Amino acid sequence: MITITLKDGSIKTYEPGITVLEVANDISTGLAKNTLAGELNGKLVDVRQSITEDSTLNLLKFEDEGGKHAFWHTGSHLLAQAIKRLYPQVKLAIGPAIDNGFYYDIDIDVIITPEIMEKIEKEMGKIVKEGLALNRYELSRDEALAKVNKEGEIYKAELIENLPEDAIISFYSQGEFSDLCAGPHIQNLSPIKAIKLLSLAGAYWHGDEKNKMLQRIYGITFPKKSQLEEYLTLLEEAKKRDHRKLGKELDLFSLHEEGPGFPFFHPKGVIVRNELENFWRQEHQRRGYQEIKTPTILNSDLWKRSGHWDHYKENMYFTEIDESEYAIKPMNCPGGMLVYKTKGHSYRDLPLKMGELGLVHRHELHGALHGLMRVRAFTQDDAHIFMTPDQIEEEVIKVIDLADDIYKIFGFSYKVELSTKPENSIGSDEVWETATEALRKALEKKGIDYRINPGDGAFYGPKIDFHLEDSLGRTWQCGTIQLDFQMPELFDLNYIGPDGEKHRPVIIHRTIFGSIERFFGIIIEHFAGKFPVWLAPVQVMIIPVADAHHDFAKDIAAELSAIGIRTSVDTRDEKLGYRIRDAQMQKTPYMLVVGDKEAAGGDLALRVRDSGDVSLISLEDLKKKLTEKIITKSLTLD
RNA sequence: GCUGAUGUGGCUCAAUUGGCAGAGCAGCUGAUUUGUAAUCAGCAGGUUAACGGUUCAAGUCCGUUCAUCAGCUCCA
Repeated sequence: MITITLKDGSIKTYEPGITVLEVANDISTGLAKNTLAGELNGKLVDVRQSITEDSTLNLLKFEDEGGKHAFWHTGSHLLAQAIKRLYPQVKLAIGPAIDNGFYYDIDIDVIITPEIMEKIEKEMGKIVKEGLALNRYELSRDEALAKVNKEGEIYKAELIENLPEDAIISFYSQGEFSDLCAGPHIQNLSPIKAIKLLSLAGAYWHGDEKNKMLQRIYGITFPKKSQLEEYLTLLEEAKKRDHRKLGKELDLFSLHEEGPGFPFFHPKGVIVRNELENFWRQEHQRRGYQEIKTPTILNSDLWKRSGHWDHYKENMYFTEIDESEYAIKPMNCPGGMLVYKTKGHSYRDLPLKMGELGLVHRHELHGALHGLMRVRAFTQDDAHIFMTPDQIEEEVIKVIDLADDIYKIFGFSYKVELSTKPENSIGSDEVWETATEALRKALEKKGIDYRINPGDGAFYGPKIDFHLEDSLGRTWQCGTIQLDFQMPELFDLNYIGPDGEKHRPVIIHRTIFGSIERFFGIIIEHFAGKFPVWLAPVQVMIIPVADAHHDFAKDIAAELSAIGIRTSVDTRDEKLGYRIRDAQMQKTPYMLVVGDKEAAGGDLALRVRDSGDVSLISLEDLKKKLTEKIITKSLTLD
């Protein structure tokens, strides 16, 4: 007999070889029905998996990540089955579950149109009605290859050939359809009650642009119709938050054909940017950073020396001055190196922290451009920390803390990644190993969960990245901490140690916002345009009831402006309701309606953006309230 | 860069099978003087992304380029 420890801590004994599903069934038939996959000793497994030794088992439902995963993976098989029924000539590539649904990459001689997608969706519905059960079976490598070759599934054949020697090769079948798949899958197609094919895109086989472009169909399925409706509503909501749309509506920035990827910031957008930058400066000064500015255009020799010429050239813009070649900076570091070298340094100066809000230009592929999130010119909130090797861990931790402090102000959650040595890199493996280990140690010391992103480091060193999420659930890299042993060598940087000898410093390159532009885009979506008071371009809109109250309104505005509150008066000859609506749609945090009562010395009628509530408040109390909200960078208006 | 889609006043969108480019909002002018999410009237605004082609006639069909969107690739 074996013992199985369940999630609630209860322990059950069974014959060895019992399956996950049988365990679920033993507990209750209802649970068995809702069990989509299992987590056996921490590993995601199929419900058909048999258990042969003492184990811990978690039964996963749709509410669990692993359960969703199995459900959607089966969705992708259903999609493939439907396509195969309609177009038997199709060649299937891969069809995984993703965070929100699934996709299948297919190679087919017809161009999939929205009409065809509808047809496929209908076919999927029909197949579900057949109530097919899924079966798992294993084949030897030779048998598997023979099977897929017979079917003409060239992509599957390639997948099998690339599987490791000892891999178990499993297939899942449902009715006439079967697919190479590691699983897990759900038991039966009937729980799929709602199906939606969402979008269509091209995707290279193996993600390599040298390979054939396949057609990728994205879809999602749910056990309940209402869940699909909710999901579609969520997508609509997310679209409303799109920073490109809000940027236009709130008059923050614009993009023009004349400068693809080069955003134009309007007066209101510049206010927000400036607030972000002021906040940044304040937080950095407080932590001993100094600020520098380095030029945008620098001689090519510098870029050759820094390694950018060899490792970053395809992303750089060039120009010529007096017959010499110059480059427009894609990064701030080489300029920072030159500043460091302008004088000698003692170990007593270290760590030396030099920040720079530097405008960099990078040639991004035109298909990659995306609003403010992905541009060709952006301001990095850069800083270089020059330090002794034994200061590394402490300084990395300080940067992690700084990032956390800054993200907290906005109420962001984030994910952390550790990126290791890329192919196109400089420096020895030993140095890379030391640097990567230092970053890992810092993360572990802070107890931060992180994911390894192999081969994604900068060409000069490994990095820790902070990823923030946008309204559509896409994540964007913002902060980054990069450890660099190369630039100090290349630029022959040194400091005089306590021993009176020259030593090599180590550098941390780091950003918190990453790019002011991207961060701006993310906060627009994060707040849905409803900025907290400290960031709002107009903090108070004063709306006089009639012309007779204009002077009084302007007096109040002057009082508020005098203490630094961004105040406007809407003197347009429109009805009150119209101007309130306008201020509301501009997402102005506070509105003051002033008329006879206020002019006669009464309290002010304050309307709050989020609640629409109106309350009376004296001018003095209002000043106090607003000042407090602004200084504390409060996320609420109340 | 690749695959697919899209491109009409500042914005959102109309315009049968090719047949006089139109509306709402925003803007301007006037009337109205308003108490918490849209007052009324008038005016103005377009080489239909650009260039080329087919046609008696092109927003509409064809070609090229550009930009945008969804992905891929890449990345802050």
